[in-house]
Amino acid sequence: MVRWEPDAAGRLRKAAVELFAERGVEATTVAAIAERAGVTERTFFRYFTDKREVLFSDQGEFASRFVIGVEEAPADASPLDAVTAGLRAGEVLFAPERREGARVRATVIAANPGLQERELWKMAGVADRMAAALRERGVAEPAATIAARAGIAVFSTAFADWIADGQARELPELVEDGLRALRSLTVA
Amino acid sequence: MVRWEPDAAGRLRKAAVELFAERGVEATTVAAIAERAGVTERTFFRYFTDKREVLFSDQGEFASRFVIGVEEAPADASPLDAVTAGLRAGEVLFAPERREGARVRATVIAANPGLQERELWKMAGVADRMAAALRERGVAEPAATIAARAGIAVFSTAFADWIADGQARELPELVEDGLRALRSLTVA
DNA sequence: AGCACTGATGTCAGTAACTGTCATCGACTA
DNA sequence: TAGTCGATGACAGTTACTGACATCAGTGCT
Repeated sequence: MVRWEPDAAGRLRKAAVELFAERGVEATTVAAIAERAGVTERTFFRYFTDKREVLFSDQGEFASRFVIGVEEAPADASPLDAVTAGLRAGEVLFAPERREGARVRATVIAANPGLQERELWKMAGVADRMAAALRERGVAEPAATIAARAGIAVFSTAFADWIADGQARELPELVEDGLRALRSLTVA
Repeated sequence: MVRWEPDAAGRLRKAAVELFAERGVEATTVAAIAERAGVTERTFFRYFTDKREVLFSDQGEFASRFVIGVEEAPADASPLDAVTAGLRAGEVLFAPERREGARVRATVIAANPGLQERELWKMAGVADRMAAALRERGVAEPAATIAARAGIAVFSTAFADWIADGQARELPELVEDGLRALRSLTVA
């Protein structure tokens, strides 16, 4: 006999996305999320530091891949090539079948400034870690930070395209487009 | 006989920075800020949408300069040159005598994740407007968005250097460094 | 002078996000 | 079988933020 249903965090995440999409973030109270997940409000805050975090706390995996991709790039790769390796390592998590879910989540975020802030903060954290990995490789500042941030800019832009209405192309291709655009910035 | 002291918003801003620096953001209630400014809490929220905004609501000027700088760049300037013009137009607001104040403000922000989020969100807004200005100039996507974001990355990095301990060089020089690093990303 | 009107502010009650503290009770362990 | 542990509930408290209405010095009009 189990005392509680397992995976309270997962149930809370699911309930939150559903309710945010149904009635909006502001109109959804933490108490309502908790109720749908079958726990109390207090338990929500044991799993997530705040209401917004429920949409982001499962993204550590993809952030780590970005960083590991940079770390494991060939030693003689240029900064931009190392960043590119990071993006390649991360984008594999976004297979075609995940696109629809990503779209729902992005729609929710697009409708709420607070969630946009959190997303930017998370991506900035990834960029910081990538910059640190570049420094480990011997890249000097400010090149390391700028390379990392430019890489994140490319990824974010590609990701937004990927989940845009009527977009048929897949993420790796769109990231390639972005990298091309970044490279051609300095030659045009 | 004036009914109220003038410039309530300014007094609130000043009180907020002081209190945030003295005891931290979390330990400072809006009621305390309002009291030091000689108004009620309700009045605080008439001027600022939320507690964090009090540190950012006077930044519209500098954001606009960035955008206008892009708009007014020579028609034949490359995307990156137009962005560079934007940065040049914006950085003039950060004269040497402003450095100390910027340092205090940055220290406060660095100590509080919520304020970092808001800062990132504001800068993202500037990047969006710069990207729109680039599109006006005929720059296609995703180049416009990536150029704008890379430019903001350069500026933010330079700004952080500018207010770092022991930094003697001035902002324009540091922005130049960043632009050089960005340009050499694609050639190395 | 008298008077309506405006706009910045105060007052007050209410909601909801978050926090600290202690109680509960199946499951595991000695 | 007793004791401990860990996830959860219960509950009170603080504070950010909002809506509705009251106040009243100044302004312009008659």
